[in-house]
Amino acid sequence: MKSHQITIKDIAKQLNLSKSTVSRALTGHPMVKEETRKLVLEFAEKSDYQKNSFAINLVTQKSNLIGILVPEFLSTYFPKVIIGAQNKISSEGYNLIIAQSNESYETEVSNARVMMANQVDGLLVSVTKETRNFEHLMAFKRKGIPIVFYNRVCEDMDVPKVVVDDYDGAFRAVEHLIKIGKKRIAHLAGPDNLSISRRRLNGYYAALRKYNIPVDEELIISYDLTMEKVKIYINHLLNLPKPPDALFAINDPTAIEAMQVIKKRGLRIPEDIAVIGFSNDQLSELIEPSLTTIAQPVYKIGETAAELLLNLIKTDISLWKPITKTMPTELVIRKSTIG
Amino acid sequence: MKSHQITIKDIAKQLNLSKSTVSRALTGHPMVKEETRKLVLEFAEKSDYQKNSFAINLVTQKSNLIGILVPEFLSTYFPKVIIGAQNKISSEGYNLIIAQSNESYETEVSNARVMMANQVDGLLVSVTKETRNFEHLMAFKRKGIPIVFYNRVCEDMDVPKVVVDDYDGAFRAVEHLIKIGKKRIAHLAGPDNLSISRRRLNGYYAALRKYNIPVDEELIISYDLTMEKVKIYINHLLNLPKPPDALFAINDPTAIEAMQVIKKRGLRIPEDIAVIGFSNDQLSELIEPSLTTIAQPVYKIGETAAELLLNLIKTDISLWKPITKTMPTELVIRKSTIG
DNA sequence: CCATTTTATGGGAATGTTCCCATTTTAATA
DNA sequence: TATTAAAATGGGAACATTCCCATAAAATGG
Repeated sequence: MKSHQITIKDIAKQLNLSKSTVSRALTGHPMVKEETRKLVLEFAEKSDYQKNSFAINLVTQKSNLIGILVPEFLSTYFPKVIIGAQNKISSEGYNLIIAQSNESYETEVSNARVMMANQVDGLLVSVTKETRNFEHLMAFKRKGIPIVFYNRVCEDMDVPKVVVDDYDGAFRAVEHLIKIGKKRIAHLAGPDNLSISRRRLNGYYAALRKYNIPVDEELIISYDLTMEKVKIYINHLLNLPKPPDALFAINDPTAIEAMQVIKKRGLRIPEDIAVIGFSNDQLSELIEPSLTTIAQPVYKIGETAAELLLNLIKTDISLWKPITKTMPTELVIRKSTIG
Repeated sequence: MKSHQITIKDIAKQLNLSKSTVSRALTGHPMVKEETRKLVLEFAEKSDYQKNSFAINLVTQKSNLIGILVPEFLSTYFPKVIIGAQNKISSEGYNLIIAQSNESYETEVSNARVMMANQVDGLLVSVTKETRNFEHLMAFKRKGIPIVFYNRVCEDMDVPKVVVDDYDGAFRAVEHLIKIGKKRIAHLAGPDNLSISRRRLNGYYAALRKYNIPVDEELIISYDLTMEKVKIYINHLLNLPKPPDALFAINDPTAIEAMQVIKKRGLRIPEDIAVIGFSNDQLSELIEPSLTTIAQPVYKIGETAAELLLNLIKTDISLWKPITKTMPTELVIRKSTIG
């Protein structure tokens, strides 16, 4: 179906050289006469020679491909991580293959297989909210293919991780709510198999403790991050005999969805109930009122994860160290807490 | 660095078979005794055999990889297209590699090279807003690698394309504005190297013509889709002696940005100026007031493009037909036009 | 029970590179 | 000028698979 591609052998024949020499010229090996190199390079250019990566991969046992597993695509979060990672990676001559699992564990497993089959040289992973079993990822480590987790990590695996300081971010979010005079602060938390949920919840507890505000478990709801549920839980909270006067949501989409419900009930934000999110999605400054949130250095996370991975790729497996990089967060105050 | 992978040869030796037979058993060739097949499959499973795609690719001259070039990642549009394409493609055993160019022509060219180097079996393309030269894409066609354009297409290339009915969508958008009583309808248009800009502009003209509204060229501004410019142009429009009473924006981000400016000037939407966008981004129903817009079947676009591409891959090059699929749009009426 | 067909297996070329180990050419040194 | 070192090139194995052709084994038919 495809037309014949010109090969190193063809060039060699034409120029009366051996394929070894041509290969050397093409790959920039020092042991080639300048004259010969020029000849080969010119001919390659002229004849539109394209290296056959299949053959190169086969002999070098490398794909120059790095895989990235993302749980979803529709918030701006993961695309930004990808851009960050891509920048780092491409500057080192690697390419990125992206697979998104749409928050489905099964799809994630299948995507991991695809990455394995394509023999990626390394893998960046953020798991789905459903993922509780990590066998499909351990397989990579066993095979000597390095993995780096970012954002949603598996704490039990001994591999490098890039996370933000969720605990601290949550702490400062809640502290901010307390400082503006709120007393009954609800928390719409994430599923507790995700470590970010747990860390953010702990930050919430810590802030309450520091300011001597009693914890009311009634105000803490863990949910599975599906938007349909938010409405139910927020209504539940607002229907309590003593409803909350503030809400700290696990992430921005949750906060935004919550705000829709709150507004529909005719409550004022932030006077009746202040709202704070997490991540600083693009949306958060466009909605009305704009959303106070905890910003993360999202591009930087992608870059850092990629950097760690590239290091592993270059390092012998016996020297791999499971470093965890924790990135700082920033409180971005907007109208949803300060009217 | 990596531990030794078990190969077909290893299996053959262990089971006292030839590699031909093992290969046949593994690939499901009919000419293998059931007993032998079972033996091989079991052994492969047990020994955690992984096929070496490099070798397979080399001999079959196929990568099973499909590339997709996207100009950006941060609106929900392209991620949705990708999801649509991925669904179609993976169901046929292909994998997707994604490259985003951040609206940079140079990056697009470089990404195209990467795709070529990775020997994708086909390419889905939506060009950047800067792209005027298509040489980097023609190269694929010359090599016999099929291309399908989606959304932002090159009209001069004889390859299949998937577009939406921009003309019709724009027509209905403007018609809607006219029907709610607007007379001075501005159009913030896209750069005229993009055919979607031209088609949408033509739809705008046609609607005005149909309802006998004189065209005022002062109200039509083409711009390069960088958000910083929107502010300038909207302010310019609003400062006109006879300012517009409605705005049809080339896309939702533009419309949303425009609305920020309009609101800041204390004008009411839609009473003083109605606004309509294009694409039905997720944002458009979350902002205040919610944005009337033209919805596109985005997932479907990705699916359709992928389907066309898969067909080309299976078809001899001599039979390739440059079909253009035009998808319908839908007017979604929200608060920014009907208060 | 032998000839013939069908079914199952083996051998080996081919895919396009890289890279090691010769070998040849050129340059440097005595 | 002969000797040695350095630089440049060539030959061929190796990478893991597929697939064609040949051969062997089993089944079928008269």
